[in-house]
Amino acid sequence: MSARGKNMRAEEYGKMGEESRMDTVYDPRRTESKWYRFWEESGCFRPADDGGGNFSLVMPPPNVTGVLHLGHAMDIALQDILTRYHRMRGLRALWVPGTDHAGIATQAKVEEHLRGEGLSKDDLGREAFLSRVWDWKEEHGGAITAQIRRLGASCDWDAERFTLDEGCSRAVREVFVRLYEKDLIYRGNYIVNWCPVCRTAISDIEVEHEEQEGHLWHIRYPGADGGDGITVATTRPETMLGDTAVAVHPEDERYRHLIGKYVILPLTDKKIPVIADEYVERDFGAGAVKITPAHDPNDFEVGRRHNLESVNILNEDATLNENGLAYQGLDRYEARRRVVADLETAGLLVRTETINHSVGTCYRCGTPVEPRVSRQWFVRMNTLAEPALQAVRSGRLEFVPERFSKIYISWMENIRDWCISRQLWWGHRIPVWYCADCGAETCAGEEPPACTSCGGTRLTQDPDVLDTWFSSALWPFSTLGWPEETRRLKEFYPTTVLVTGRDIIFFWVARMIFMGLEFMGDVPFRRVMIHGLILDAQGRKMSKSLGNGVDPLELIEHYGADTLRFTLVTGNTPGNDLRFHPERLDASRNFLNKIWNAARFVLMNTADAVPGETDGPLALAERWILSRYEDAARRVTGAFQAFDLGEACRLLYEFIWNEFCDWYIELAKNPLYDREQPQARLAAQRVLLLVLEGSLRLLHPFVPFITEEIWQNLAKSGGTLMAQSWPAPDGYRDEEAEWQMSLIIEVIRAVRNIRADMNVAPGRKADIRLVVAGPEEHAALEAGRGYIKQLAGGEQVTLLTAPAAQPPQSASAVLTGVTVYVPLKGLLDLDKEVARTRREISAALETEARLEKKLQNAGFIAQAPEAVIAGEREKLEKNKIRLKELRLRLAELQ
RNA sequence: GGGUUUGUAGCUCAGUUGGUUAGAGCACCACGUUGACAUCGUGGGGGUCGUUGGUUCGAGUCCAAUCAAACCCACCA
Repeated sequence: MSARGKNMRAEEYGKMGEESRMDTVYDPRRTESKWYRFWEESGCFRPADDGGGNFSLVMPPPNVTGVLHLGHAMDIALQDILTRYHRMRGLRALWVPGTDHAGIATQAKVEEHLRGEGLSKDDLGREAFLSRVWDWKEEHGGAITAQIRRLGASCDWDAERFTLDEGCSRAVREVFVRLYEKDLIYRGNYIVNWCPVCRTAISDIEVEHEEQEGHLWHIRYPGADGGDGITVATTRPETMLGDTAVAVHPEDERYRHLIGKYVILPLTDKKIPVIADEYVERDFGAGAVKITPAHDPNDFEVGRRHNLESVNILNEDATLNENGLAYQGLDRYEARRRVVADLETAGLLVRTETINHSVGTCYRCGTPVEPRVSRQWFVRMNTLAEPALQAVRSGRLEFVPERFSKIYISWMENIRDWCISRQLWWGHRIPVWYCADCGAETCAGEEPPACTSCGGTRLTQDPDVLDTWFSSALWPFSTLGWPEETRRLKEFYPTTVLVTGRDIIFFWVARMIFMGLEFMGDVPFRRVMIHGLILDAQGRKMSKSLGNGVDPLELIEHYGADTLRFTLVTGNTPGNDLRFHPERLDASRNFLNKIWNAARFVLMNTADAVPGETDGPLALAERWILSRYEDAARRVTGAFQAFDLGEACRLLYEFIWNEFCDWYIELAKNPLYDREQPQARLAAQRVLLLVLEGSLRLLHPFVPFITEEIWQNLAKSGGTLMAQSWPAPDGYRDEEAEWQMSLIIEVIRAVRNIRADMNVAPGRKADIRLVVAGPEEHAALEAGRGYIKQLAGGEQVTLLTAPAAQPPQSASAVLTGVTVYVPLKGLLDLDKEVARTRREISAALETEARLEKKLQNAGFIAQAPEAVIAGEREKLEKNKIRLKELRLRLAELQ
């Protein structure tokens, strides 16, 4: 036959030009883009018109101008596997792709680019700058989606969205207005985390804390009455210029007499009060704290409790402003050095300690953030958090693995208001207008024609934009058409599952949950499948600065997307990080090549097969592989249900390689090559086709390209493998066949072992004699005689009953229920044989002792389940028989 | 300070509700061009399951303590 002749479908599709052949080595480059186009053009990625239910998920939108990294690749692979699986299960599957405008990241990139031209964003002005960003987006925005396609993602590209597109923008404004009207959004002067490099406020979770070595300066603030005053300790001495009090603990005896008195703020001529507040830790530092309400979150709270003035000393770029007095215009660190020096000169620096402390840094640029009071917009979290907690506590929304719900709950319980305004231009502009006449603010979904208070028309819109995560939080419903009540929204919300990395549980998952509950009245997804991060071979995070990142596209070039997918999913346990070892790619590629060649074998040997059922009287090997196939299919399906995709992969690997290829294909050669027995040959052909086909379906979600390519070569039924049903084999389980085959496999291995041990040339046929213990073994080996002969290199295989004369000059292996003899005149190494027999006897004696001890244990007999006890008894019996055989054997050898 | 995860063969990891003699891949050694596959086949060596206690008839598996590594959260200046 020719694989070529079977290749009509591939030939028909498009003008692929070259003929698809089945070479001995699978070449992904030849197939992958072809099949992706085929799927996409034939509409397979859109949900079917009807089906047994709906399945939906939204893709975590990658940065629109970003490039794919391995973490994305794994994330996309997992989602695609789930989508393809559910589609094959007959559900209408919708996977919504999209990209994120990524406010800070994208704006920073464009600004950097502009700097190359010697321009700043302010040179251009807001509108011109934004149009540059849009140009940038158009130019670089296609890369990531093209890369997602390379991976084989079966998402519905017709449903693709962008967080800044018209629909998403409308949803954002609608949500803002509704929250504003419910007083869940407010504006105020509060202390926020300020990044002096990004020049914007960032939210609490955008601050990364890292341990750094720093100093703790102890500074004496002299008493206003000429007394010694009080000594405070600080890690940021320059902020003293904004101090408006010194706080001590109310019950601290050391300082009680100072409470209510004033001290002089050094380097200034200000007098500031000593106040009492329980926030002060008596045991830390000097036990007294300088209070800088404008530049420390705790001090901010203290300041509010005590009605202290708040003095902002910093500009947006962290240089000191006019409140910095003599230090005005200096960078914060330079100001720090000068302040310390001047304090020392003034004799007010008591001492300097070196300490490790945690410093908040900007998650984007790594710059230490500066707490700073400024006017920002916030989302009031308490009322929104409550239902979001309830949904997870009650199990309406499940985390997989479950432990992540704990992390979520503890975060949500301690949540603080969310600072959502950003001093950027690229993003959703805050839909609030201020009236120049009366000062009132108007919040509206569209630009209001006039001030709602005074009717004035001199309105200016708030210059700030929203945190990128604000629009991402709406993703599960904004992408489905909200605020319109679209059909998609009705059919596919709530989504079935969300797949994402554990690093964005707070940033994204939590926020989608409360937004979904608030605006849709239901959770955004029933389940969240959390996966870990990809680490390098040393277990470090992959990062640009370490230069240890691996480019998935390069890997796809070399190995193909299937290999990459398989590598990223096998050995991936839910929720745990995955170390990436490039060698594992070879293992995956080898597996795919194995599948490829198994398929080639089946194709070559089934060209003349008459299609039909496999239900005739089947030989043992056929009964066995069908039984194993059913078992594998069931277990793979079970693993899917548990979201344990790594396990599903492993099961398939083992079944296909160790059972189907290593044993069944070998066993099938017998009937296939024997033209004298057309019935047996046909049965083997049909079983080969059935198991191959079923395996392709089971594998398809993991490795879609190679399975489609093989499927098309099989030219089975019409259409694509994608649209086939998920296998649910039933009625093939056959315990007798499984037991019999396992005995036969044991015998074959024993003979091979002997041959290797005694250096019997591979070409030399052996005379295999089997002494069986009982009728069951006899029946099994009778059925397997041909298999043994074939796979153990037997000249002939003779079955003997127990007491029969033992062949002279033989090597032997004593198994349970059967003793294998291989007469080896001249080749037998008697000493080796004796030594091995002795070793086996002592092992069997140990087993006997262990089993007897166990069975004599009263507790075991009383407590263990019947089945376990019976099992142990049987083992002991078998071991006794085996021991007897071994002893006979030894006696005969000597 | 609180929390989570991990510790099983040289390396990477499986090990489901406690029940044979703890498995696989890679690496290693020996042999092999039998008409799917050398990206392969056959055989082999290699582990007192981090440590110490406890529960149990029975523990890699459950409990406690302890050591080590990684990560997350937290307002001690």
